[in-house]
Amino acid sequence: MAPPKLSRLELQVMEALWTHGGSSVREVQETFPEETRPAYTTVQTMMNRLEAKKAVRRAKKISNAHIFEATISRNAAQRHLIDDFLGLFGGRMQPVMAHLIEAGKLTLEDVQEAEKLLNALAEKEKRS
Amino acid sequence: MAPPKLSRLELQVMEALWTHGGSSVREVQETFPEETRPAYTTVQTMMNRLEAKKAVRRAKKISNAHIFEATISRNAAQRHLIDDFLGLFGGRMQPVMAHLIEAGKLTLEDVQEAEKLLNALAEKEKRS
DNA sequence: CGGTTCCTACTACGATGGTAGTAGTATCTA
DNA sequence: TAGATACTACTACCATCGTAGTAGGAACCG
Repeated sequence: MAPPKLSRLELQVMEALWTHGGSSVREVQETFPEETRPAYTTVQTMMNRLEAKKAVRRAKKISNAHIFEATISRNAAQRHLIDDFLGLFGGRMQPVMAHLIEAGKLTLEDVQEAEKLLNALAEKEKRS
Repeated sequence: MAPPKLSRLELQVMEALWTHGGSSVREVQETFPEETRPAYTTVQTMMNRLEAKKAVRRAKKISNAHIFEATISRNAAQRHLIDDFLGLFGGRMQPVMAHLIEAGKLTLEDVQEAEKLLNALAEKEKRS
């Protein structure tokens, strides 16, 4: 299946699950910083919606609480997100890169890291 | 003012205005490929909403048709978009770059271009 | 056992976004 | 000038998202 589209808050919930593994609603809620912590039931709603989207499932029950776990990987979700984003730019990375650099969001290390990755990939290509 | 948040379709409308300059609703509508062209009134709605968000304004009238023009720059809008996007990743570019490369969205030229830009920027820093 | 606490299921509601219809008016054209 | 056409203003509707309340049942504590 194509990973479903996840909203901002849904993503944050998933992030908690990816980082901490199977969690209860309460546990996920507590990963939010107090200042911006949504109500318990808000998180609950999110997790229900995520379940409907098949992004999480109820793995087991501890006492009377359900333990949810992610059924899609962080990688898959992020890939989807990025594609989506790129779509907004007609798939052309160049202006995006430029902005990132001007905004200082991209360091020389980032770029060199990227270059290394690209070279490694090119190597693999050649050998196959 | 901070550039307002623009939705996908709103962005596409803005794109038309940025590319073709002041345009009527009809003209904007016709920039969409036929297969995915929204109804005239859909575009009209978008342009009204953009006006409400102060992203466009009615510049003049030709015959009975309003001519709209962008009041925010493509650059400003894109910057906003990118910041938003980065927020989803907690501002960490590294996984984003990795995905882009694996998905082949980023070529060696893109990266080298970026590096050049970075170097140029670093030079300017030093001199100032 | 009985109160307090915790969790679940269900419902609600306003904002935004995509989509478009309708009615009325202005313009053009034969 | 009358019909056809184009454009505007206004309204509508449904999906998604962020946000949360409420009711009711389960569990734990003293």
